[in-house]
Amino acid sequence: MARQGLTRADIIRAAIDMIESEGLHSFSLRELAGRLHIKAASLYNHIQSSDELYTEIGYYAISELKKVQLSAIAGKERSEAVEALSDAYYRFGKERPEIYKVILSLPMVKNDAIHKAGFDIVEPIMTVLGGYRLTEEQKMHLQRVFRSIMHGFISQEEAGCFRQYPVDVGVSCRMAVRGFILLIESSEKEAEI
Amino acid sequence: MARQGLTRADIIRAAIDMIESEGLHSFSLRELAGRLHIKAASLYNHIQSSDELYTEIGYYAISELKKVQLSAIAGKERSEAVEALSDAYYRFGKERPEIYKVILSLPMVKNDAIHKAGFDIVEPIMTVLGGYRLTEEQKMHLQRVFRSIMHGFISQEEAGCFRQYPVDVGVSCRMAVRGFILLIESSEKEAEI
DNA sequence: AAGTAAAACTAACGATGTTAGTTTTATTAT
DNA sequence: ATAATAAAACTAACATCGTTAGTTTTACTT
Repeated sequence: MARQGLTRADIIRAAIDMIESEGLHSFSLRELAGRLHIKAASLYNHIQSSDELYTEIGYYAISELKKVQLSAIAGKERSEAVEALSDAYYRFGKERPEIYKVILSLPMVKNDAIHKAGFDIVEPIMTVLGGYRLTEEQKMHLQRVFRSIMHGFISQEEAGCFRQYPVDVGVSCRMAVRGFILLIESSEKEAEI
Repeated sequence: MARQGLTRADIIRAAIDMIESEGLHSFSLRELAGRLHIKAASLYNHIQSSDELYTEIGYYAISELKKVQLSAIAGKERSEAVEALSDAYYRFGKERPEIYKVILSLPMVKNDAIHKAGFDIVEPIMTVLGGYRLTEEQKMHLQRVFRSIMHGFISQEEAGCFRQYPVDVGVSCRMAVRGFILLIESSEKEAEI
């Protein structure tokens, strides 16, 4: 096979495309290699393991999620920002479910740069919470509450766990966000004391 | 190998034990067979596929989760019941993370008896919500909100997504439940109109 | 004691991630 | 222009995985 100057970035990009179009579940290094007209073993000239590849894709997914979140809250404040943020989050999960899944499969236990990615995940919601009069500790907790609600909705709807009743999941999610806003406002009052 | 009268239930039980002690990730039919002093191919005398086995384990997990939830809310009402329910849910996820994971991997798309399992998941929280003056539609939405919060907390903590800040996750979760109770009470007032 | 059906077996297939060792190619240095 | 080097591809193989086909053994029933 004639050398084609394949780069590490090309491989990651191709992997992302494959996962988005054909699903994380059915993704394999051999298929990826086939797509690039290469043998699977040749991939190891560019990556060290499949874990490393998934980690790289996870970084991409996190940065994409952060991007849509930041653009959603631009110029907005307080409850309006919270609603825009959750809308963007929910849409991301619905529109790019396979890429979203990679984020969770990220081995957070690991080392170094994963720390930065962790704060990329947190930054948008922490920015919004910065618009409220809250203590630092309140913000740390509330940020988790927000992410739990959003992730809970996305992953369970994707898994088919919300099929029992015929009511719209988007409506349920907006109701959850309303509850979250109530909680923020209630926390704000506590902080004032 | 002398026949040992191995039954389907024995196999499921052994699989559950293995998954709980050594993790869902490293589980395999060959190891399971080894544990039972059997060749992997012999498992197929009792089960049709690994999918079927996972489904069976999923049923078990759902029934266990339902059990601890029902016993937690026994004799309790309204906010006290909500808190007891979330406590039991959270503890289940923390104490039996591997079994909990199987629930989500359940292919809800599938047919028949999965429907019953779906309602087993929903029953405890719907019972608690029955103690509030809510419309049926409100209950359908609120049940999803509750499950999203709980699943969001359990799965993200398990995945290591909550390591950014050194505050206790249990506290964050109880705060989320407080927000959920605020939401129920606010919905109750809307329903009265 | 003979027959039957369940429960085990052996052997193999195709797919997966991965490693070791080899050849080719493009670029760089002489 | 030619020789050296390092990168990028290759082939071949390994262990593991779920799974199937066909065979033997065992225990119970008649």
